[in-house]
Amino acid sequence: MRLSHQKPPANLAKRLADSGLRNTPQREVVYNALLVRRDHPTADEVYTRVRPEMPTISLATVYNCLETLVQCDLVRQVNFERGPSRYCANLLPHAHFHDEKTGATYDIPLPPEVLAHVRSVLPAGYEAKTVEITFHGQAPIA
Amino acid sequence: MRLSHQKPPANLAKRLADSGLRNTPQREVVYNALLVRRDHPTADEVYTRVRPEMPTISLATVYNCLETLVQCDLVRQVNFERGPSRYCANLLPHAHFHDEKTGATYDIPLPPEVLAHVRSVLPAGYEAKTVEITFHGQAPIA
DNA sequence: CTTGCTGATTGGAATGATTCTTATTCGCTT
DNA sequence: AAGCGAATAAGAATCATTCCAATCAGCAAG
Repeated sequence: MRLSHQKPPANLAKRLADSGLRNTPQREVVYNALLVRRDHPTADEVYTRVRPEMPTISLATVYNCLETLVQCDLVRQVNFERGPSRYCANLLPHAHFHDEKTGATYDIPLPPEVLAHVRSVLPAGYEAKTVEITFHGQAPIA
Repeated sequence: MRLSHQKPPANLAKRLADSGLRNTPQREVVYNALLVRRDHPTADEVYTRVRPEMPTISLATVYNCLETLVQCDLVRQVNFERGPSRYCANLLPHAHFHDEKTGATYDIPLPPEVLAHVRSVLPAGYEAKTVEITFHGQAPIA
């Protein structure tokens, strides 16, 4: 199977349909880019990765597609400080580790009981839809 | 005691000196603004709060002062999504709760054992200098 | 008291990611 | 095949923030 011509998972078409949105080649290509290389690329990086395959796509469309994917819950948007947004196709609960030296981002799986423990700090009445956990420091060299 | 003329805590002068930096009226006024109203203002909000007292201060200086305070560990910089940075004079370990409806931000104290539990998810070799925990949802109406 | 030095402040220009706008094109239903 | 609303493209506009160059303030040495 050639990775560069992977079929987009049925996932995408289904999720779009569920949200009353159309499936388009642009959305497929953008989504695929996130599935193939899971290094938390920026919109601009997605743009340059996708252009060889679809040279007419515009940066604005990449932004639009990414936003759509985020709204369909197929992709997570990740922000560090005020840097450009990064995008992540890992849907399992996870924290992010941001290496301050290299700028690389690593997913750290979050066991449900840790998530529960963190939520337990919320006083009564606070309804959290999402929890975001980010580490900043130095990742192992290996 | 009139709050608007509070003396800046000896804290500031000391921390600045420790970092080899000068204490200036601008830095005092900016720091004080963060101490007096702890609602996580943006740089721009600090600017407008401080101008009545010091009409000649510039926005660039507010940014500079805030950055200095962050580097002296007197102030925490807080970012939500890609919105403007917010600043926080609460130095105790705490998470942030971001109300999606009102945009307000609340500090949630973090017991040390929760922090330890969260850090425990890190695989060997990951050295986290800081952990950031942010909740998004709806805060109590009261 | 003046001169010089260094860091701080100003005001305005520049930057950079993102969003907006408008016209065009596409995909789907009839 | 026609028409509708949604999606795309290209470029302009926005907005927070940073950069830059010129001035200023505080202190030390002469």
